Amino acid sequence: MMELTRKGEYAIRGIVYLAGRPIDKVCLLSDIAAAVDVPPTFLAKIFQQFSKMGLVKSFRGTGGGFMLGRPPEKITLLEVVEAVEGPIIPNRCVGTPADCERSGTCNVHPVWMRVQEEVRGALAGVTLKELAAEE
Amino acid sequence: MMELTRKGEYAIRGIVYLAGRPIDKVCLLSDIAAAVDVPPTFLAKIFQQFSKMGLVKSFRGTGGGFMLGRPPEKITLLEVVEAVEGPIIPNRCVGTPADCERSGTCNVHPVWMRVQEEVRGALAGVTLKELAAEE
DNA sequence: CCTAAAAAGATAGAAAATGTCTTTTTAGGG
DNA sequence: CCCTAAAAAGACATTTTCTATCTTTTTAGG
Repeated sequence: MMELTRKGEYAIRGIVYLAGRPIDKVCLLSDIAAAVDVPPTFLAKIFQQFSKMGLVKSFRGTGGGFMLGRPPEKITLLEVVEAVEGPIIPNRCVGTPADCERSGTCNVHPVWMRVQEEVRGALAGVTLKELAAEE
Repeated sequence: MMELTRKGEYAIRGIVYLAGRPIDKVCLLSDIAAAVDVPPTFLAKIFQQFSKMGLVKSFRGTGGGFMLGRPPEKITLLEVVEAVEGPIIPNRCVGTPADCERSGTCNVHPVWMRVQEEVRGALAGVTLKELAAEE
């Protein structure tokens, strides 16, 4: 339960790798894919999502590629994960309270709220800078 | 991401309902299913898993049905969820470290460990007694 | 223009989720 | 010893999600 998909894992690998590269140079998608061992076409989709969220900047055409959209200390793991997996929702009723007919009397609801907070907190507390750090 | 499946939700509904019934009486599966609005055949599978884990006791034949396997204050939400969804594993590498080739140097690994702890803790802190309480 | 690279969209196979149906086992009661 | 009630077990079917891949289009440099 609660398992990250391949997509999420690839996304993290890819952007952490990018965060470990010289910050002012564009990286070829094909190079990133090779370095982190992810199918290039799949990683392309992932980086397109990153680009839409502003986590990376993309440049098309000759000499194009990708750069981080912000300094790595300003990007959290939570943002990365949610960019490709969608919001962290341990149970339907947490996302759309209307779904939870029982929400008035449901004793489980607050537990899921709590879980959501804990997970988001843990992921929001880590930045790409920390993740990319060697040592 | 990290969403409980229908199965997990049905499981909780079913066993919480059972925890709210007189503790020494067997409940018909069909009654539980009707009360919590879950397909009876699906709930049957779920309760079979509960039974294997000892969370409920089952009785076959005429007059048969289900009872809680332990007092409701001795059964946690974590047990219920893990009984039907499997262990709480935010990422592959947390479950089987061997899967994580990078585990030696991976800075993400400890984050997933932390997430796992937080989630398990939150769910382990709630019992069926609390969930079944009216009001 | 020609080439390099990302963006966008269509497609496709595999796996998981969500049930359903049938048959089997167990137990009680006449 | 049968008959019926109920859960257990296993096979099957449908839908959705995941995990990609392939093709075409757009953008930009030289």
